[in-house]
Amino acid sequence: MRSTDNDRCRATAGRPRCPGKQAAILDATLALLAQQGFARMTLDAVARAAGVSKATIHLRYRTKAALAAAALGGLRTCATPPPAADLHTELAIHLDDFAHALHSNHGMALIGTCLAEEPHTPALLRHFREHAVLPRRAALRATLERARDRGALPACTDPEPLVSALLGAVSADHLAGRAHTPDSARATVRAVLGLCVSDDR
Amino acid sequence: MRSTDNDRCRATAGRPRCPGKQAAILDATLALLAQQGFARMTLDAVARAAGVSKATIHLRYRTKAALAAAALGGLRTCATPPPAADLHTELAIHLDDFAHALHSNHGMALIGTCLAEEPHTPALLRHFREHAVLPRRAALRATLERARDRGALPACTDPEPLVSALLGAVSADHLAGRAHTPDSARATVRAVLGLCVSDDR
Amino acid sequence: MRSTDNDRCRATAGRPRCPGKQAAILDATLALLAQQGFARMTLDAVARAAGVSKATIHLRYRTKAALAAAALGGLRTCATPPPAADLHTELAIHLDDFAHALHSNHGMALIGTCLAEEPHTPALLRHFREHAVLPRRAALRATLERARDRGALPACTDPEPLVSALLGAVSADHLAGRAHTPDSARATVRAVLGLCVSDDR
Amino acid sequence: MRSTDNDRCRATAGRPRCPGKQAAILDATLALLAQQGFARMTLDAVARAAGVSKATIHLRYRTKAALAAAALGGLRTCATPPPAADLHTELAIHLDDFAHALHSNHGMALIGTCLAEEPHTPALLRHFREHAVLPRRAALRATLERARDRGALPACTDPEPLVSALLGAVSADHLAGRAHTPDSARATVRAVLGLCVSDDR
DNA sequence: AATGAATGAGATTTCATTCAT
DNA sequence: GATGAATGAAATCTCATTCAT
Repeated sequence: MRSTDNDRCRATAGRPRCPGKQAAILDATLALLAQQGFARMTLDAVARAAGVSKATIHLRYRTKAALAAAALGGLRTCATPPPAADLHTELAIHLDDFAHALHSNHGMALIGTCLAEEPHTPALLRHFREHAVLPRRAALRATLERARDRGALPACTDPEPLVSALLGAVSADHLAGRAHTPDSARATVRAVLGLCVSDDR
Repeated sequence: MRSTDNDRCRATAGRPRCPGKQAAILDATLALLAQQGFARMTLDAVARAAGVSKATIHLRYRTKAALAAAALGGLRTCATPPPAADLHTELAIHLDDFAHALHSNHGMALIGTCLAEEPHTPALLRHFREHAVLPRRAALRATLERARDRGALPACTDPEPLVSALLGAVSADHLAGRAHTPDSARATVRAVLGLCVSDDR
Repeated sequence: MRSTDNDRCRATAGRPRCPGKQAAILDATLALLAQQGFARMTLDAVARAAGVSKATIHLRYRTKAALAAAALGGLRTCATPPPAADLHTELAIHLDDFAHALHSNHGMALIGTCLAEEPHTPALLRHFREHAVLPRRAALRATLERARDRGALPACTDPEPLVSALLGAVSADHLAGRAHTPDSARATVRAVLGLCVSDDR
Repeated sequence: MRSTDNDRCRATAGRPRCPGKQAAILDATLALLAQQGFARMTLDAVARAAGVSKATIHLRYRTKAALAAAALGGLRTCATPPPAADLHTELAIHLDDFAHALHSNHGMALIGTCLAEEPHTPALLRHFREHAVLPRRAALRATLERARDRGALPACTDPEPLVSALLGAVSADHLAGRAHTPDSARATVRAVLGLCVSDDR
């Protein structure tokens, strides 16, 4: 009898819950969380967007924080293993996909909310990390490891710092106000992999 | 060397501003902005921390957003040109300094707030970018350009993507929950500069 | 004579409204509006007088202006058709009733608030006009028209200016600091109807 | 050693006050009082409009109420004895002038403010009555008395109720939303004087 | 005298949460 | 389970007034 999140209410007996409402609530929450941030998002707005009453939300999630955490837990970062190609292209596709996620639907603001709320509600960053950050890193790491195993990268390559550098460069560009383009993605890959790494294979 | 008009003439009419209050207000604002985020920061708390009344704050900054923007505008990212050393060490010192800024005083949460508020109050990110992000990037870029000019980096090196990769890696590590250490800084530098770049000079 | 659908079906879902609160809110608003004027009336005072929380008021009326307008809309000027008598007496009763409304419960101050707020919140005067001014005028006009039709007033009499003169005289007296008495009401009627109009019928 | 208003500060010794400022303050006060009402008028706005500082206002008038009362005390209702003509025309000119005063510069709202504030600040209505209401009534009464003395009105005519009816009709029309026109002024006079009073002389 | 600075005391409005059907 | 009603606890911003030159 364990609970994944102790503020998440469980329904066990009695009338079953209207099934579509759960998803509507979480979708609305995620959208508003990104658009307005955690603090500015109101339960009234979530209820309106989801087409339910506020009390219904509280029936499922005891607090606003629990609701937000659950919504982040519902994130599904498509692992999107990019179709094979040479390594540079493969990595650039990864970065383009990441940049797209950042710019569509206020993805960068969503990251910002999780970071901003960390001192107050660390569960947000925890869920975001587990469901969005780490899966994406894993996909990118797998690509790098495959490349290393087939000799396209030096055998001594440690993939984690490379993952951080590649993905971090995209968000650092956003923070600096530098627009992301397919060309900039390739430039990032080139800068990180270094000129000595041959572009083929 | 005397005043052209009248030395006894006060610079401005009326009661002079209580000195130090301006700084106290901005300092308190910045601290609370980082600790609690823009939305959760209250003017009451700022006033209490700064030792002034709320009305005094409003006298100088018409709105909460203006206050926050001014506080961010007061950020002074010390350019900290690290003392000379071999390039890897020089860059690692840069990254350590950046990591220190991120972890002390909730620097990462401060970035998060600016990102989270961007859809609603873009001035925050704008000021943060100008006064914190770009100065740090400039310092790091200067280091890279000096290295390129003395031959420690290939002549064709484009510094901007390298800056993004190096600084971005630090924040990406934080986002992924990877602790920063002096060793991890060196690993990041090694990964980004590549093995082909000699570690000396 | 049964319900078409289902008698057990509640009229509306959710918790039913606490009965009487609506009336308590509007009554308190009207009283405070008259006593203190729109600008000086506070929602706190209304809530206290009505025995509800401020938020409950805001639940029903989005803004203070909407609340005040609704309260004025609830005014019910009893048409008070005075019992038959000779015309002079009938009109004097009208004026006495109007004077009573002006002096009891700060009626004159209520008019003043509506006039004072007109540049800023014209809805107040609009509602007051529709629910208090025009009904009273209509009642008085009806009296005059009946008198004209039975020959107690010349056939060519235009009732509207007479209505304005009769009612206006009462408020003009108040503005001038002249106390209203039954005698002064008769004097007003006599002055307006003129000596040539016989006092009987 | 009497003071006309005990909140009005008197300057007796020391540096004389800048003379033009007094008038600027009172003019600005009167204009804002009419435009916004007493409660909504802010001393900041008065100070800005008058080109002085708030503290300067408080130097002369201890409270906001004293300032408003003083401004109303400065009202000068031009007695405007209308040029001779037949009585109906003479009175209609009076009414037109009054209506003009009501509609220009928010005169009706100014009356409203004085009435609305009467429970809280009776000095406003008192000053307004003395400096605006009574002078106008006196001018109109004089006209009526002259007419009575020359036989254009019955010898037994009591002028006060007529004054109230004539002036009151104009404000009652405003309250009812009836526009004032020169024609409506004549209709009012005709209604009040009655058909039996000949229109000539 | 005149003025800019400073402030205490609110006022309106918002919102997460609980209640009563 | 679902919902509308109700509310306590703020939060931002305003303003008349006083203070220190």
